[in-house]
Amino acid sequence: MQITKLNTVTAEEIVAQLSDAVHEHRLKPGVKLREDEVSEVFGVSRTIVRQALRNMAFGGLLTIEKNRGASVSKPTMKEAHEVFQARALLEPSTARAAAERTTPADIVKLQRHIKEEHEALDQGQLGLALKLSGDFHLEIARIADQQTIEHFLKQLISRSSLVIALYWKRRNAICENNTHHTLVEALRNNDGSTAEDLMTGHLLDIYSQLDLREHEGKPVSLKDALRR
Amino acid sequence: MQITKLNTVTAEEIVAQLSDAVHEHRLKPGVKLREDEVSEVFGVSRTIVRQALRNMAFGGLLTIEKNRGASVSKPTMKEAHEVFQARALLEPSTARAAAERTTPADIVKLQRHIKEEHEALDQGQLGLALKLSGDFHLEIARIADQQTIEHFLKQLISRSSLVIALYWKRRNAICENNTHHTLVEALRNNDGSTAEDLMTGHLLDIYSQLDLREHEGKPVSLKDALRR
DNA sequence: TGAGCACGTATTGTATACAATGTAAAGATA
DNA sequence: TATCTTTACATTGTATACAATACGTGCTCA
Repeated sequence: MQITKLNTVTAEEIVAQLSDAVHEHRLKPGVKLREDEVSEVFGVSRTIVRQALRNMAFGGLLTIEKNRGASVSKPTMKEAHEVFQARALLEPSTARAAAERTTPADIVKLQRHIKEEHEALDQGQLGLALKLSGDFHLEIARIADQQTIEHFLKQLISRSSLVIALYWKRRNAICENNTHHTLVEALRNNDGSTAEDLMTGHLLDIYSQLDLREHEGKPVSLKDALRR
Repeated sequence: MQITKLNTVTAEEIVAQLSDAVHEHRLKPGVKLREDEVSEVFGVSRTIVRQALRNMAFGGLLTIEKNRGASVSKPTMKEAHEVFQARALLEPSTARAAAERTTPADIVKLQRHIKEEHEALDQGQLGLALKLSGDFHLEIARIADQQTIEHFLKQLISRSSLVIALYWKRRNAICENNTHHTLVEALRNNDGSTAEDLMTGHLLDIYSQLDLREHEGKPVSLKDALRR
């Protein structure tokens, strides 16, 4: 007789699944997440759901307003700038450090990552490709053996995904990109200096593909807009 | 008739008070925080306390072990290194950015900070001085108008406080230090380059005062220790 | 005496009930 | 008709009850 394992879903699993959904743009910025809706989907009480939502809010992926619940964050342009400025400070040095510690096993892992990313792109799964691209960056922090920075980077990459969802210029354009590949080559050669430069350029590349010009602010009120 | 305001303590207030206590070394690394103990102190239910503790755990100040509760984190030496490496990446550039935006009002605020810090030192309140010193660094991130980096820095400075509690070399030595003062001068002159250099040196200074040499690991068991 | 076990207590984990708040629709008034 | 108010409902906030787990104490048995 087989004992059916009562699969109690943990808060962490909910965080993981919801985070993936946001990363892959299945959940778009602004979408509301009601507690009992989520609790019904995962089959746990609101207690657990609330834990999960609050954890995600801490990382910036969700925004919780008192008495009004949680929704996927909508970073402002200022936040978008800040996210990429922070990444520009953290990631190049991390890539350098990673290069000095990269093992052949790491290379295999990274190349598998790139392969999956290309496959996702070929199949038109832009969201999945985007998520895998983020994971690639995280993998480098892991190779660098910098858990603290990895923790921050996880949050920054999450928020980058939101920024891209909101401000990406050419939504439907195929964004084939070889930078990840050349980056892996630098890592394979334990060439920290090149890895650092490539990462700097890569981040600038992404950044430049965002539409972060100041729009004119929405009119404060209809009355003001029609005045004169 | 005066209406007594029912002062419902929020999770945020608990976080603030407990965080301060940790920063000032009134709560030392390893100290256990039982939920009903905390809930009794603050007069709220465990629900709120749990929120607070989990938030603090996310920032690294507390460590929560499943079914075993929360305690003040005890960063390992590796984590200690990582914290200061991350600060070395973030803070110098932030100081430079701050210098380019510093206003006279900011200078007043920073100098008041330094004054309070010295007063605390004079009165032997080492813990308070340490907390104020951390706030000084945060203030610079605020001046730089970098909320994202400020958010990370808040966590890093928290953890620095734990690192100092564990690995500070000269516990009883008076650590009078003029760096903060010269840093303010650079900010006043909007001299970003100098501010950046001073911050780099300042962080190295603190770092060098930590005892982060590898100790010999504690024996795994008494039996192993006595073997042979 | 000391190792291992059993049991009672202390503490955390989870679900649920109820309170507080926000939201939207229907009705009242000018 | 447009605006304001009222009211019912939907949703989140908090406390509490109960379940699960860990911990310490005293016991048994070699």
